[in-house]
Amino acid sequence: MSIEKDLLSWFLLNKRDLPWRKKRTPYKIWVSEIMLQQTQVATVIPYYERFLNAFPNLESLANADINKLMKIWEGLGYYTRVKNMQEAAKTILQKHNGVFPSKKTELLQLKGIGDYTAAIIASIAFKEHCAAVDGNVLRVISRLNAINAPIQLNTTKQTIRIVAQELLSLEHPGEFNEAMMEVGALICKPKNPTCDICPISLHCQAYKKGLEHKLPVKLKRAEIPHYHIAAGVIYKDDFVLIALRPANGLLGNLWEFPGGKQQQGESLEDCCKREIFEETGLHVNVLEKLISVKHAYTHFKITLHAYRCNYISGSPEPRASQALKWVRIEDLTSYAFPKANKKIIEKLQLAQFPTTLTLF
DNA sequence: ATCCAGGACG
DNA sequence: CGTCCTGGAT
Repeated sequence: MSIEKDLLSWFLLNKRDLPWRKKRTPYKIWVSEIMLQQTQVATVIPYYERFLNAFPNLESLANADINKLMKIWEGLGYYTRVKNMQEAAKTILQKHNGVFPSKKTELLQLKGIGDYTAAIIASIAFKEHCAAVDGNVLRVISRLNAINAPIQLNTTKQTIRIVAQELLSLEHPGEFNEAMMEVGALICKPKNPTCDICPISLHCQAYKKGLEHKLPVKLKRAEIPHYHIAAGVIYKDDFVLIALRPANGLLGNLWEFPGGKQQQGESLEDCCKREIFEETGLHVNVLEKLISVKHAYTHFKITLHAYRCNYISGSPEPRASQALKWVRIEDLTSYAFPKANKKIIEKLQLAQFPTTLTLF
């Protein structure tokens, strides 16, 4: 039997029942694929449902308020994805008369759509004959052909893309692409691949040679730096101050408590006071530490130390942010924050309970 | 605690 | 080629 037949018949019986595999439209496929970039299926599912409820079509997405968009995306990570989606939605409305582009080359012109996403949309929604190569497919094919070159290298990826395009089913390109990824997700996993139940193990060079645990070859990552960040929860009566981060760059368009990196030889308290003045122009007293939160990004990790502060003087000027705002603790949930900041907020809201309870 | 998985873009 | 995030496995 051919790889194509083995793969497609397996897929028919074994594919997962996922929300974005029901009544498909180009718009919904697009939404799911953007969310699934660098993000696991289980994480995406609740976001997918909420997003489609809030923004059921291109018009609602194109016209959405950015803060509402960010709130829906809050916690999903890689926040430029949703900003790019809104731009792409506007482009489709303005340059394609609101009709979703059907060619891979057109899709590639849209913000946030790269080679993989263009190929998967074109092949599923419009049956274009193009292979969609994501991380799963890179791994599956590196084993299938026993490719013994580091998977991160562009030359290796190019080789694999060519193989993927040659393997691709003529009649069912979309299903074939999905089936390859499904095998990668369910069977041909990074660790402990279950070759005994793999539909294409008889075609697999790595399996034949007993190399399935050695492939794909990976280069080791460089060491990443660790920073300590001090942030202030600045109280003024019943309000605390939050800052809206710049639209571009790390955690763009998300809110946070003002703060920043600790410098050489500086105490965390001094750092907190300094950063608050630099970013807001406010003078504060730094009181007790509320919580320390560890968080790892791709190319560095942080420990975020949150301090309770008291407002002394000055009027807030957004010197390093788009905006500053005094809000009540109970209203913090209306704003989109990064994960590390959410943990501070949880702590604050827990701390509210005892004061409330003493009223009884 | 540490490592790993997962696409697009300037 | 460095920058973007979080969750899950080990």
